[in-house]
Amino acid sequence: MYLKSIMSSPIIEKQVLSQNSGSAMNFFGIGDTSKFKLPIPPLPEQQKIASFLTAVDTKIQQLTQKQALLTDYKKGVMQQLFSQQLRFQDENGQEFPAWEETQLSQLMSIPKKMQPAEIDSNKLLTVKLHLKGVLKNNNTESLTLGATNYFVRKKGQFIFGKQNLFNGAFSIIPDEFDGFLSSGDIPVLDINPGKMNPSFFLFYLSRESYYKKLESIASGSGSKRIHESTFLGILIDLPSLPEQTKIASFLTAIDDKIALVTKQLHHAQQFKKGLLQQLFV
DNA sequence: TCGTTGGACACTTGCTCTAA
DNA sequence: TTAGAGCAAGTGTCCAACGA
Repeated sequence: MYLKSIMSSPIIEKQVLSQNSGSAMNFFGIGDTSKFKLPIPPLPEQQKIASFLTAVDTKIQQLTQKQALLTDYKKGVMQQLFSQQLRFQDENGQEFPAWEETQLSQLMSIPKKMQPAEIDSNKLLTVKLHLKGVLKNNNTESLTLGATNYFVRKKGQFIFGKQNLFNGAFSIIPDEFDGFLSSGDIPVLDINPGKMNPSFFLFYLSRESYYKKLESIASGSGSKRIHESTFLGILIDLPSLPEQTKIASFLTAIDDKIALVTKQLHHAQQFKKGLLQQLFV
């Protein structure tokens, strides 16, 4: 069946759509499709397909909204938590001790530099900007291995890009990257877990308004860098370890929820894509 | 010798312009 | 209107020179 036999110009089509919602017209999107020849299912089947796709679209819309709401919620809660407007209480309903201004050098240290016996190009790390974390570097073909010194990094270490720390290039090395390598421009620091919860520290630092300010401590006239020793001189407001743990658990739970909704949204989008392909092939 | 530094480089991403 | 080309800016290191 030629589309022009059931559709006219877009303007008329719109009128027909609004007047005859039960006609064959509401099955198609807007556009000049009169030159195409397509198989047209019977009207009841068109209605079933259209209503099913509308339901999928509604679900995608709901998940998108939910994702945005959760992201905004996390941002607001973080602002309140780290400005201490919002405080947790201990198991007995008592206030936690007051936060103390502490220098990072009391909580973290520069580890001994260990060079690998050989440089494995499949074990090089890269730290992405804007809180995208640490990843395996897959772009190593152009590297002249041996020209740059690499050092062995361990899981749980804080890793950052010296030149991009203030652009959100930092993370905690996950288990799967234990023993991987990075250059001196991507250094690591050991966190003393008896004094600071690594997840808490990552959340503390991951406020854009906070890490952007760190540009002021970068040195160098060409490429501005923040050295390990300079970074360790930073003062942070530190709660007690149990409160750090509570804050970290709470924010991690929100992150998990956001990740779940993002996954559901991706699945819904993929489902719709696959469905459209199968329906209209 | 080793750490720091300035600048170079390769690649990616995003924007603008142009031609079909 | 849209696809593709060209360009600029951003990104993530790399590398050689320099100084302690």
